[in-house]
Amino acid sequence: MGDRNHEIQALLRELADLSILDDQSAQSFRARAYERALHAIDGIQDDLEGMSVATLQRIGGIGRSTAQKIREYFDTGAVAKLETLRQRFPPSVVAMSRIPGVGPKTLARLRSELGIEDVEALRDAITEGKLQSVSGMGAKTEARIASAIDRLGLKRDQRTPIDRAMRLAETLVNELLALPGVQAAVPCGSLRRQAETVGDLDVVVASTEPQPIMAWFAEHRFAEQVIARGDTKTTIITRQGLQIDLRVVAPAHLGAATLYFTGSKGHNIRLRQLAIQQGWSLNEYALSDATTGEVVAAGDEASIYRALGLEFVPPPMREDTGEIEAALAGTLPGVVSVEDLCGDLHIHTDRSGDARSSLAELVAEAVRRGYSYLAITDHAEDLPINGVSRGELERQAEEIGALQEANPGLQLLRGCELNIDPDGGLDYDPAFRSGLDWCIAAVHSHFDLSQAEQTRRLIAAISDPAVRVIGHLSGRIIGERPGIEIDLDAILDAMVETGVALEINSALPRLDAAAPVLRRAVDKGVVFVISTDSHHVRDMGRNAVFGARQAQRGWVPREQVANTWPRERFLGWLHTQRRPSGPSR
DNA sequence: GCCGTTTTCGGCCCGACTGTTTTCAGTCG
Repeated sequence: MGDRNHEIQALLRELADLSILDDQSAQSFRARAYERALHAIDGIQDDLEGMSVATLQRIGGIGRSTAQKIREYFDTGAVAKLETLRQRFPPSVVAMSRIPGVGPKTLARLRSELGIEDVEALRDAITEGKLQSVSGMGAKTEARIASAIDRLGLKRDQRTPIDRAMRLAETLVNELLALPGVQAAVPCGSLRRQAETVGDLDVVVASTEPQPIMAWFAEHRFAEQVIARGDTKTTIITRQGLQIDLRVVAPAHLGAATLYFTGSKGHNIRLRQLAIQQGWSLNEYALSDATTGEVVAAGDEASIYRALGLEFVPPPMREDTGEIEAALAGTLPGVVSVEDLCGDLHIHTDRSGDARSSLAELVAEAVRRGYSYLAITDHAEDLPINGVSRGELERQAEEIGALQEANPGLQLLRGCELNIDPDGGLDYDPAFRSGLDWCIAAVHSHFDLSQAEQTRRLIAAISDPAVRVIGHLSGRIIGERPGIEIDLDAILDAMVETGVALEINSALPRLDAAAPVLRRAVDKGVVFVISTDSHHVRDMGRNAVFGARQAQRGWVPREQVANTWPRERFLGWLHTQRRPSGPSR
């Protein structure tokens, strides 16, 4: 997608936000129309800049008015409507609107009745007790806003990387499941959709006795502050500033509740619109008849999708990026589930300096999981501290041989994770690495080269005949390190040409390649592998789940994932992988 | 602002929690 399309999306985002303030309603239909248009552009590959008003209008969700604004922006560099809104809502006022508890109506009254135009003035007015003079605003409201302003100073609006949020959610869910009367506890929201970062945590609990659970949660050690405390819903904020919503529903409503709280918001709205077309209504309790109230479906998500005439949509795909249309048409890709995985192709033994489990433990876990193949891929020698020498790999080969004899049902592959140096060079020497069964090549250093240099470097690695797969393509660490800049199409084309696979790295700090990259790679016909990059035996099972979800998020068809193939097919592919077209040099 | 096997006008997803309100508006997700 052209960079200028992103400019239009930013412009529509601002139009939507300011329209909410202007219309004094979060339900502003104008704002929602801008948001829909913004979303529609996600699916557009071509540059909007070259499109006429008429062409733009053919995009669903973009009408005459928005089409003209887009054209106006490209032709004049500005949009008059937006400039007017910016005049009316200068940055200091927009900042005030971001205070939790200050909605569009409160904002308007603060301005019109007290003349407050920025956060500082609001703070002063609270100190002087002026807010209570506004009708409808009392002491509690004043205190709430004061507390919210204090929290703003702590940068509470930062999103939490999925790795940290998931650990927190797992802890909480385990504790909840141990409580009496809790029949299920499901982390929902963007965490369940496996977004890279989450704004807050939504946990749904099935129980007929909500009161003790609410009381337990409000007193939880994670609760730095209790924001809301109701009969079935309690909201806390942790010391790190993460908001957690806990919602208790009756077990019979669990499906509707998890569907509702998993979102995304856009996906839910589409589902409810489909429900209305049937004369039904969908809420967090049930899909039911709008007039009689008779329940159509409620207990599990699958039955609700079925009733609405849709294929089941896995949570990671629920982003309103075409999945509703595909599910209606029955053309969703047959995606991977964790049970489909027949092997793991990226694991580290304790020979790697940063890993902890022995080869024997990892092999035993692979057997326990029923895998048909397993690649042993320690770090190669050029990686400082963590890398493994040629001699160590040779000693490991003997151990692998012995374990192979003892476990004939599991095909062991001798491999390693090669480092791609800035010029595209790789560890060891060509003959040695070509003697291995399975070489991953991945970037572990020099993250700040230019796009051209990174692209050249990767394509050089892809062209090496020993390389079977590119590991964690971007090298990103979510929330810590951005990925490298690459010419994605050029790299994917090289992978298709050589038969080199693209790894879906399942470790939560990475989730690499990212979902949009995967969708692009699917279209190109790239072969994928889902790998756990385990550094401890317990990662093998845990990460595999995340890897399958990441593949779902990227709409990757099962058929295109090599490690869903049974042993004979996989090994056959391995033998011919680099032969049809061969390396390009 | 968008849209149309009911519609070119009149709709546009749904409910919990809070506070101040004596019956509901505002905010949030």
